[in-house]
Amino acid sequence: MIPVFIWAPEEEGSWPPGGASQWWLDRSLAALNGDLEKRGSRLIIRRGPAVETIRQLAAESGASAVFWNRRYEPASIGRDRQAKTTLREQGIAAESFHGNLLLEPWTILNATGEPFRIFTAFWRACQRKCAELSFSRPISDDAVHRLPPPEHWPHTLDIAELGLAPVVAWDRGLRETWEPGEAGAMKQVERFRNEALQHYSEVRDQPFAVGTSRLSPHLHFGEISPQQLWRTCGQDGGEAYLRQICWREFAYYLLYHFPQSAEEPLRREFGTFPWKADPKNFKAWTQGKTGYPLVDAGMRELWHTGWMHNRVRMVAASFLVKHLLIGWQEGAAWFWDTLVDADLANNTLGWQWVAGCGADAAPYFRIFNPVLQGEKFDPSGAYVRRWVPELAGLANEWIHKPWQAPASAKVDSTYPCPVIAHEDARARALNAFRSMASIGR
DNA sequence: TGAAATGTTGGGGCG
DNA sequence: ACGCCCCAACATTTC
Repeated sequence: MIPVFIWAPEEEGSWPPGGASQWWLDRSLAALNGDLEKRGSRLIIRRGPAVETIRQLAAESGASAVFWNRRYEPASIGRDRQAKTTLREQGIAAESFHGNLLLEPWTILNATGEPFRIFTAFWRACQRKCAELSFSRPISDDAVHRLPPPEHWPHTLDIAELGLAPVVAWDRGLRETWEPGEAGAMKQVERFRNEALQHYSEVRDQPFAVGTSRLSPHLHFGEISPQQLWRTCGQDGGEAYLRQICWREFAYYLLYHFPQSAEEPLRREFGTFPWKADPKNFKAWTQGKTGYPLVDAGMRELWHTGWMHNRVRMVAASFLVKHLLIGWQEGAAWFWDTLVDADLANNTLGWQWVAGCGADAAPYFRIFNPVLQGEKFDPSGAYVRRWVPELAGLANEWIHKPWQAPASAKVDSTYPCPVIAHEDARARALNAFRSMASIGR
């Protein structure tokens, strides 16, 4: 048996893995190779093109079969199909498997045979179907104590030759925050199940608490499967978490059924929306210098750790789209490059949801108030103080609206004033979005 | 998986 | 005792 990884970023359409993803992949491959070596095996690494490379490798090693887990991104589907055809033409068995999702997207449709567009309806269908299926346990560690090596190991690249690791050392925060690989995923699951799952529905929205699973990058890279989580996280209060897992399913489901949605708004009338070109404010947003503490804390957490708490993602994304009127695709591209959990399906759903142009999306008039969101979900200001040190000395009363603080308050003068007043931005957004509401629906 | 504006209710102060 | 006003608290509606 020869475990293989082929690096072919140019085959990912418009979405080759970004900087943070490449950082994770570098570490994850190293971890996987280490795990395999403990079992008398190792990972063989090649550079794409993927189909030709796997055909070549199968031929030179005399393989009789090639197996892999299916992927669902538009660019991956065609490649999977082509790989099967090519290998089978050579007399090599080729099979792909269902490992990255709970349910295959083509197996769930509504009563009229159409894809669901409303999450709650989709969620109910998932619950029904998953209850019927009852996922089996993964093969135990003991059972794969040793993997049979081939007679001759084929040539392999060194992981470093893929050039995934940062050239300049910008990754300190990522290294301090994450442990890529299956062992890291299992630790995170244990931590989540022991410390957070029970109070998940109350704590998951508090960005300073470690109340969420923090499994998104592990899920994205296949270091843990949603089926494992479904089996082990459903009990006492875990249903709220399974619901979040199904948001991930819904994202893949929508991208499968609407493959254009990574690039284009699902609701056509948004195609002509007059988004602003505003490089100055876009830069302020990326750097966490909008003057709104919760937004800035989130954007800085993202830059430092490659991750942002989900509640803050919604607020920060909403700020870009609704306060600044900058197109969701620009935000999606920034997240794509900076998130270690950058995932085409999830990123697309999240941004289309925020912009109001996706399936079951936020209505145009739902505009987060970054001050109120801060006061509601970070009442102690601990999250803001952690990521915006300029405000660390500020009292709770002003921590989410430092521009209103009295002159005597301790605000570092380098912290910017709001790039736009909330009331003005809200009025402007309502005007701009209102016309969208009447069309379509 | 909002927020703001507007409407309603009911207790208490007061003439 | 009664009506009136005020306004917080809650509910509804509108964006």
